[in-house]
Amino acid sequence: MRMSQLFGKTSKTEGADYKIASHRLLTQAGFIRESTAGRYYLLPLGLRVHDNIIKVVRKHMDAAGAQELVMPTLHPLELWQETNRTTTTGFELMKVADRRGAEFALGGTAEEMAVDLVRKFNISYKDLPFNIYQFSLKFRDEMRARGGLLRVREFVMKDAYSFGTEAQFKQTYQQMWDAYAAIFKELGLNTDVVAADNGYIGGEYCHEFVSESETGESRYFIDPASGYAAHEDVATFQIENKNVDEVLQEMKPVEAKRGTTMEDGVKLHDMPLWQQIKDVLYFDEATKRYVLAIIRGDFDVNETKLIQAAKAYDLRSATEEEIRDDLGSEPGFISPVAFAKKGKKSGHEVIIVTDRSLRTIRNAYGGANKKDADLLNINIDRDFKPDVEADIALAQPGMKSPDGGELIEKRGIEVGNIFQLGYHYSNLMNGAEYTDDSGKRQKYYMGCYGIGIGRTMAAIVEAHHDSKGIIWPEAIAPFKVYLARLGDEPQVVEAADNLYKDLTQKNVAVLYDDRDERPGGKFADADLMGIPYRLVVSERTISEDKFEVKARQSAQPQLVTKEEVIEILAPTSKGQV
RNA sequence: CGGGGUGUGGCGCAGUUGGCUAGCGCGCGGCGUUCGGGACGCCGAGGUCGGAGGUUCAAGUCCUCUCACCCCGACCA
Repeated sequence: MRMSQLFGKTSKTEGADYKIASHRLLTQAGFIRESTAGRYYLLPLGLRVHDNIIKVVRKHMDAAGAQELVMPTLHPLELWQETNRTTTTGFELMKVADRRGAEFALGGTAEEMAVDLVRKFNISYKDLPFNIYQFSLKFRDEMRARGGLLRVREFVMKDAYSFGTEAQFKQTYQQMWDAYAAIFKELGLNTDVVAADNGYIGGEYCHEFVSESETGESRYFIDPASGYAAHEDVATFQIENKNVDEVLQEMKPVEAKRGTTMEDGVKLHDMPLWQQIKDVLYFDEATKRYVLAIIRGDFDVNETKLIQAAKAYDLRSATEEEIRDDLGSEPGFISPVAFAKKGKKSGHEVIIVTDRSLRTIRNAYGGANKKDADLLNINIDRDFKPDVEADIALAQPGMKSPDGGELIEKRGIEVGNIFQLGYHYSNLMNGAEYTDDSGKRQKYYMGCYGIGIGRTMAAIVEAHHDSKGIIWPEAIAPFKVYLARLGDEPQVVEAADNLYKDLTQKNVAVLYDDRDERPGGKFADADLMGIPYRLVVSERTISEDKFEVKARQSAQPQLVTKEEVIEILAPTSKGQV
């Protein structure tokens, strides 16, 4: 490609709104351009990188036995209704109607479509397992797009869906895990694989592939000693027993003129924070129930875990009015002891979820559902009974991992995800069945696997750049070589043109800078665009009948002959004729 | 959706308490001198001041509404 003809320009000035390195660099170097928030033009340079990433992903997916296909972008809305996802997705579903009024969802993920496709065939156990995937534009009406390509409203995702038996699934999941590890390694990303929450996708477990980065939105914990890694949503930790040997004391009400914070309680009673009971009241809009979370005072509630434990969907904090008028308690003085079973006015049911940490303390203290009144010596089972007992605590840095090491907090960009779906979709969708070896109909055991291509591109830039610009790993660079022609003397032009032709004929992707620019500008652009190798042709080099080569990251250029250039950039492997 | 902020040529900005043909730097076009880490001179093109309505003799500047975008939070590949 001749740079004089390349559409898209580099820019010397930085956009003021670009807070994130990848956003700024990709824009400045002419790879992307914003349309509106969260929607981007991929310019020729950007598309080349995007395509290269797709090639790497495809190679490893195919090697893992997955098969590529393409699904429609407009999904019949009935399919989403079949799985109740018109209301429960984490992202806003975008809808369109055709001229007859038939409604479609703009695809944001395609589990229903995959199942619908598969059930159109007569599948036998002999066909299992199989894994189908596509690269396609996904639409998500994100509440807030941000960070350039990191979080957008339209993006290409590789999404794969596996179908098989429960017994087969373990291997499929592992194959995808391994394929992902190989993909991100080839793309130059070091990823941590962390256990995470399935969220609206459904299923029981999943893993995120996270590229460590300060700009990332995922918070997770690792135990370097054991390799334990889990997203903050699901991270668990060991809890030490406190005063479990203490004799149970009689519960007694006391006056408590205090503020409403945990600290106020600690001060008033002069007792440790851990012995206080923390009560947090939520309301689930989906099931119209109150959820009272009870936890040891030195821990915080993890809402994701709470949602799982309470089988809730859409938790919000209860309002002061609800606490007082509907449930007859008092903000800051809530207690599980004799807590209302139902809202007086609303009739909404209350369920009490206690954290396992309550088993590590005795004779706890806390509110009494009345203003300025506390209870001492509260004990689980004797004084109140939980409806659900679970781990609903939020992990914090420094806590003890399940394997005994210390939890270290990290931040990263979630570039890929693998989900176990189990029977989630085959239970919800009719006919998601195959015929087993005894002729009986059986439900599919499924998984799904996503990689955001554009986000991966941004993550690579986040991981590979310096003060001058991007440093693309060779596997995905838009061009392998940047060829600068300095000067326009006929012999320089001829030498540069010839080198460009020769390399191109050997299938080396060359960006030939034939512009009438000064050397400084050309070098700055080459660095900004991050092309792995830089070649220079000038009077100085051709006077010695040589060319200058420099890798993007090395400081020292080398003067070499044309044969050496070709050997470096288009090596002929031994044995090849 | 909640909180904070910004909208003036492609990019970065200035524009005082309302006042004349709306400026500056970069970039862009032409000519000339230059040419190994973003040169210089001269000439030139390019702006419904986000949009609508209002106040006023007069609005980029004041008022109302609205839209877009950015940052922080709830959500994700």
